[in-house]
Amino acid sequence: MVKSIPENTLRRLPQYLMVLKTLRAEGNYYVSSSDIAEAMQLNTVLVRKDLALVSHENGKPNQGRELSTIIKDIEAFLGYNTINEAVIVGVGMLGRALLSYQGFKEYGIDIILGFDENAEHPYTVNKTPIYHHKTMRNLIKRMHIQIGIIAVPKKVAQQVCDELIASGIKAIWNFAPVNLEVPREVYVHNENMAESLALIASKLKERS
Amino acid sequence: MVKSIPENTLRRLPQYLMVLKTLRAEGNYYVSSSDIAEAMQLNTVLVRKDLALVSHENGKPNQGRELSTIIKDIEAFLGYNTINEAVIVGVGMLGRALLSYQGFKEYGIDIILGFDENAEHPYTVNKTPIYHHKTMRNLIKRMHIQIGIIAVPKKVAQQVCDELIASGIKAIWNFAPVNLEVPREVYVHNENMAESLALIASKLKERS
DNA sequence: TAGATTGTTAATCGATTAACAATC
DNA sequence: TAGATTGTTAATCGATTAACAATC
Repeated sequence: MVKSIPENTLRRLPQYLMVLKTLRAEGNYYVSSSDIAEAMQLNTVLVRKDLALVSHENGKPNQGRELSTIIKDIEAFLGYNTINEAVIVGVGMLGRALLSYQGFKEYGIDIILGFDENAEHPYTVNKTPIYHHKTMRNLIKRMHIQIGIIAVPKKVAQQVCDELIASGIKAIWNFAPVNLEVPREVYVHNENMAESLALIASKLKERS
Repeated sequence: MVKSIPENTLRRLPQYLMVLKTLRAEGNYYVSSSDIAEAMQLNTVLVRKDLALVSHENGKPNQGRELSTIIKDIEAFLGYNTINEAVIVGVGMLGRALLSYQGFKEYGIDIILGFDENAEHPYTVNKTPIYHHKTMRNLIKRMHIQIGIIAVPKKVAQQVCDELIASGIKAIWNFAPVNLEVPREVYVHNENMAESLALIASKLKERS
């Protein structure tokens, strides 16, 4: 009974979560689909359908949904309860920023190791140990880590990607501005700054 | 004749650009829609339609498109030639990472100022001057800057957002995990790590 | 000429929205 | 009870894909 969920819904879920948590922090116990729809500028039916997909309890007519229940349901659905272990490759400015970000665990991901080609001697960034590149394949394999974060310059991104896959990595979060070539079974999520900038610039032009 | 372009196409454009530039670097002069489609795992017709939306020259049967022409067309469309000025608010780890990233200008954005509440005395990060928060409104107004980047902790994000809008900012690139409330005419683009993680975790689960 | 590739028209698919009966 | 809100079925809308004639 693993319902396959539309990608757009998946994108909205974390946003629902943010809105719902804000409402809860403001002292509310129940929420209606129109409350959420208004905060997020969405259609109420869309909200109801999305929530129906992830929760097993129905909302109550004339009352809405219990905030804490729906929050728990979304978190469970997104896997925020089962922590996935990840490694990061590349500990430059961006890598450090990601390592310093305290909030990832909250989202079900824990960066337990970092690798960098300049790490002649192991060191730590924000308590995460950083090892030399050359130990990467071995360590990832032994620890059965599934998620790899690529935060290296674009020239070496494909190469790092290949190594990660050879080490058994199943999902890649790519911050390098390149189109990585991977086998079908590996999932790549591009954190593409260029894509964001494209959207921003175009909306700005559109509205002026 | 400002064609309104589907958002999905807009998202794909920077990726086309990456693929096309790689091909050019490999010494190619022409590209066919099937080459691109294969590299990006898309349908060839989709590629042709996307490219048709942004280029004014037609492709040539039995030959494809001239690489340099289509690259130029996409770049022009995405506004990479007209540089937009931006400010960044919050110069912590993330803010520094963004300021250190050399590549933004290439994408038509130039972060010309930063603001931080700890900047008692102005300083620079990677040659960008950082001023104290309190001078923000004044400076942004005088310089007619349109894009604001929010890289502050989530508790103060909404407040910073309000100030940016009061200063005349028209587009916001938000890295804080909150749903910002803004007037309709302001465009917000959320760089939502939680959203990315949601997609990654779910794909990982789906495939196991 | 034959073949590869194009752009376009029509068909399909999926996501969003509208309409509405059910119910706390 | 009346009203607000729900979930569901049908309609709409838009994006993707299939089919195909045109052409270098």
